[in-house]
Amino acid sequence: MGGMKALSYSKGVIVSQSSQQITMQDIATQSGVSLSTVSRVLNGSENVSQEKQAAVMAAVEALNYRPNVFAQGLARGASRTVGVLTQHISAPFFDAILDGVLAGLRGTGYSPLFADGLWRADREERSIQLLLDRQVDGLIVLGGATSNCFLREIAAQKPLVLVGRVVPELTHQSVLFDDFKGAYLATQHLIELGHRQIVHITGILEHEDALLRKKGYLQALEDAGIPINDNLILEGNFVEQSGVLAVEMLFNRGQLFSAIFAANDQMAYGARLALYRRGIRVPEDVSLVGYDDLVHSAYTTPPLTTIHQPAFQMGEVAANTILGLIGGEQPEIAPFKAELIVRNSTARHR
Amino acid sequence: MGGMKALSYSKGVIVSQSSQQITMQDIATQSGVSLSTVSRVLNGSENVSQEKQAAVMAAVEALNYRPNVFAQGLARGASRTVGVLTQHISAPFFDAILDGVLAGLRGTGYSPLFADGLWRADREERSIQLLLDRQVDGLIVLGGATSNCFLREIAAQKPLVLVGRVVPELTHQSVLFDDFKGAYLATQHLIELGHRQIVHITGILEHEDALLRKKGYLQALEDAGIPINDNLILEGNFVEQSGVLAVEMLFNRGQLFSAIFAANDQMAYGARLALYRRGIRVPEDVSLVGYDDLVHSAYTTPPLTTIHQPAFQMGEVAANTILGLIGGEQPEIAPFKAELIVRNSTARHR
DNA sequence: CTACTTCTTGAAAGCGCTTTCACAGAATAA
DNA sequence: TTATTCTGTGAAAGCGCTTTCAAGAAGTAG
Repeated sequence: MGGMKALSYSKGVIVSQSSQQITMQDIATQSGVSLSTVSRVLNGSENVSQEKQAAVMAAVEALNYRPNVFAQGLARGASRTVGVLTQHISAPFFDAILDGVLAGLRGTGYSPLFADGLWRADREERSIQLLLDRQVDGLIVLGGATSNCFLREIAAQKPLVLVGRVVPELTHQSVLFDDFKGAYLATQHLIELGHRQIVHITGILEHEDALLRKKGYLQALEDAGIPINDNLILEGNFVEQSGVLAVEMLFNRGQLFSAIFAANDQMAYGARLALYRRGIRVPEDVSLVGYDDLVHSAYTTPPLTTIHQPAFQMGEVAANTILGLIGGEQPEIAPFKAELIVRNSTARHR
Repeated sequence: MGGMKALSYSKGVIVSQSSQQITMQDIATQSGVSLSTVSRVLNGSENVSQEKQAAVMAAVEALNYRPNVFAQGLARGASRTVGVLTQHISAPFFDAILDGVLAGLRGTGYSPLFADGLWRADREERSIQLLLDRQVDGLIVLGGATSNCFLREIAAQKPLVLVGRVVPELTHQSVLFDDFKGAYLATQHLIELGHRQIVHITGILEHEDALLRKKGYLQALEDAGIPINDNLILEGNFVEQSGVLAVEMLFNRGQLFSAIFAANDQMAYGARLALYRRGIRVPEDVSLVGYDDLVHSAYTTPPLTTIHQPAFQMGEVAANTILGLIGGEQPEIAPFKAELIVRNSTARHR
């Protein structure tokens, strides 16, 4: 029996033509064993005789049986799914992390479920709720604006891994950047090149990372004995346009400067454009440093000096950690360090 | 009854503390009606008296009941989920489309499920199978390398929308770019500026879009009476590095040219870098045109002349179409047209 | 040869929800 | 008044799978 469900073969993938799904019962009758035995060989959960095992596998093959994940999920109470909250599906840096997460999940039997938060606490919480509703077995949250309190509660009921987000009680399950150190390195690099009037275009200062980068910048100046000039610090919002605005502002004010450290590459691109429009050369007239080392930064003119963070690996680590957490292990996350990538947008101050 | 499941309230979102899920049965007993009645009010499927309706809603509220999607999916045979196959989670242009898809799905009760194909037929088919296994109600496929035959089979059993991918029988359910026209426009633009030696860096020529763009380029030349020079046509692979390689190649061969049309922006960036390294100015010495109008292209130095495609809207349309298809409607997709965006990377030939 | 494990197996009880069925009671028609 | 149609409702039967339980077969020990 069971042969009444029409099949068609194509490139090795067999597709059931009738929308009628093939169930375990079908393969049970087809191979002459009980439902439970089929389940056992499929899950390798218990001993099953060689012959029956073979019979079942043959039937599975022949009928191209595919388990119904809903039924499995319902029966098991687990979904083999991990929720991933990103902020914006096309935010370059986060995408690189996502890539790593995908890679880390590949072949583990777990699939990712995405949702985006758009950096807004309410949307983020709604998205997380949505993921939870879909019975994810664990949750990876990239950055974001939700309250620590909310995240703590989530962590209390589900395996949770945070990426680039500091929540005091949850640091052991967080993949962290060293934003302070990175910004320090960037600024220090400019100082070593002889720059004194160093502009900093910050990120959105409500975000922890933007704040830390600013602190790194300030600390580097202080350590070099360079007085802080508030006129050189402009608040941006992490997207290109705010970089051009910042530079425009500087010119409008008649502010002198010889170098710019932008809190991310995208704003550095914007700054670059504003300088270009004014006919100011990089790095001859002004040195420029970004942050994130987006793929694109190696191809700007000139290629951008920036701070590299191993986004892909961080994603992988996040994936591995969440799997470990789901499996009941204690997480153990080695810290990632920021690294200065010197390209051609910085030069000695003349 | 039902009150024994501990709850905690936080910012309006109520989170069950015990991992014990609250089920419909809980709210049924809590509100003193039967399971079926609860289902009815939750789904609004049949008439229920005002009082019971209120009682149920109150209980739902009080216990913060959240339906179990697996149980729902199993019982309904539908998942309220649409699968989205993209090629690479961090491919800029596809991401913009994804963004549109997300926006189109938002608030419809349907959630997206992503998978990536990495432009390889085998991975793509595996990913599609994975989405199918997860019982998606419909499928949106962005580009890709799977056989037409495979896609036709999928279309036969599930609602399917193709984006940027031509399959003869399925054009009515495809969101299409006009690659030919776009490339024609780009090339024509260069010709009008007086260029004659126009390089074309193609995409991967196994891809339909790359082929069409090349055809558009050729046609524009032909229409202008400019002889085709095969030495000016180099095959790239859609990523930055292939753009630099192409230009390097040109120089190594001592090939003369005054303009470059790259089959996408990323390769144009690469070409730009190679020119920069040689000290060749854009657009004074060489004009450069890309394709896709990535966000970034407005911020390159100089800002890149390119072909714009309304990626976001296309994503939205794809989402709406798949929802319509799931609802049994006949799809009706208006064609999108490519548009030339003239920025500063092109100038009159001297 | 009996008594006690150990294997292998099928039956059956859920998992949480939707939906059909049947049945009161109310409303309408005759 | 009686016959007929609605309406609102609960019981119960699945959806396809996992897992517990119990039992027969088989192996080991005394």
